[in-house]
Amino acid sequence: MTARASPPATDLPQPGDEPFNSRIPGIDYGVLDDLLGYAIRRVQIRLYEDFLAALAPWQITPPRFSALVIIGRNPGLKLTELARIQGIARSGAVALIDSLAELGHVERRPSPTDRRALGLFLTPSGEQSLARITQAVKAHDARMSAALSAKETAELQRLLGKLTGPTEPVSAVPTP
Amino acid sequence: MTARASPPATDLPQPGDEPFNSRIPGIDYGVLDDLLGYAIRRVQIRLYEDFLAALAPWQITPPRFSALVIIGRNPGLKLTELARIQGIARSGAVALIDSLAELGHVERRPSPTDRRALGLFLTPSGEQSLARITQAVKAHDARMSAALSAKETAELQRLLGKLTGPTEPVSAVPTP
DNA sequence: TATTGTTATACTCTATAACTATA
DNA sequence: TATAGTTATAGAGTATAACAATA
Repeated sequence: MTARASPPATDLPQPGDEPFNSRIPGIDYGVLDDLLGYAIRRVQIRLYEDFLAALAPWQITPPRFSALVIIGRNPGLKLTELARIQGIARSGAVALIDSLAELGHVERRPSPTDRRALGLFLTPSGEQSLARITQAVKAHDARMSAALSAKETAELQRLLGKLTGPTEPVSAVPTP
Repeated sequence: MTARASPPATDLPQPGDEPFNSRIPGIDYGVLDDLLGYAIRRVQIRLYEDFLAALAPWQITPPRFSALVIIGRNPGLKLTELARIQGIARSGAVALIDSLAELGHVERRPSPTDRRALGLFLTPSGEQSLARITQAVKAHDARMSAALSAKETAELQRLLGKLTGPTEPVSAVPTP
């Protein structure tokens, strides 16, 4: 067998990769620069990348973290309820809970009132891990909004909150 | 073959489904309510859902729309450059351009200076379609921010813009 | 030796649909 | 007849890795 003289010609993203640049110099983004949706997407990509990097030691992804917090604050939650809260199918919630159970953070206990159902609970070690994980997530979140003053951060939260209120669905869709 | 007496017992999301409710009454979201990341995610889910519904007649998704706008404003762009701008692998860009070419919106032309490369261009009908598609996207975007005044929308754009500036990467990752 | 577009392949995430045991 | 959890399966979307043509 021959020793390889040079590293293989890999594709774009490398392990220790630089973060995604959502504003390449020299590129005209046109109307995208005016759309709220694209601004949100730019922020979301950056948040997601940093979250994964910061929480990698715990093997925690955003949906896993959300599930842990929600189970912790609403013990005994049914899997179907968790799926509805997270906006995913029940089959996806099963996989999510499976992964958190393998990590030792969550356990299923039979419901005392409904023999079909299971209640979801944090394990004792899951509670402890969640405390540390939450600290890491808070540090990540603070780092992401470091460019904003406390007042600006509060204002941003207020404006984003107004956007998630109930709105009318798409009424009349024009035909192409 | 027997006629089916009742509709099949389908799972959660139905065709004419109600939009995802990111704040279920009676559920304690704990620290999630304080995190910028979760606020962004709530908004992003709503934006994505409405975008898909509003643009379905054109079979346009967010990445397809971004690609159309960027190609339209930067004609002759190479596929590798588009991939870098969108933050996706080159293989993904090939599939993206394939779909836009099938829709008749984009064409590949050989580069006059580099016989390996292709320049990406909107077709004449692609230009016309993009004009109408852009109107639909703008209407969607305006509907999403209808709860905000013009002043608030501008402030939101300003604050989001500050969040996408360059930041230091994750420096020292704590061990679990 | 590196780059461009492409293809092959796999992995993740999501969904739909069916199954079982209960209600 | 409907619901809770599960499983099987398939479709997007993403990635890595290799390839031929060209630089």
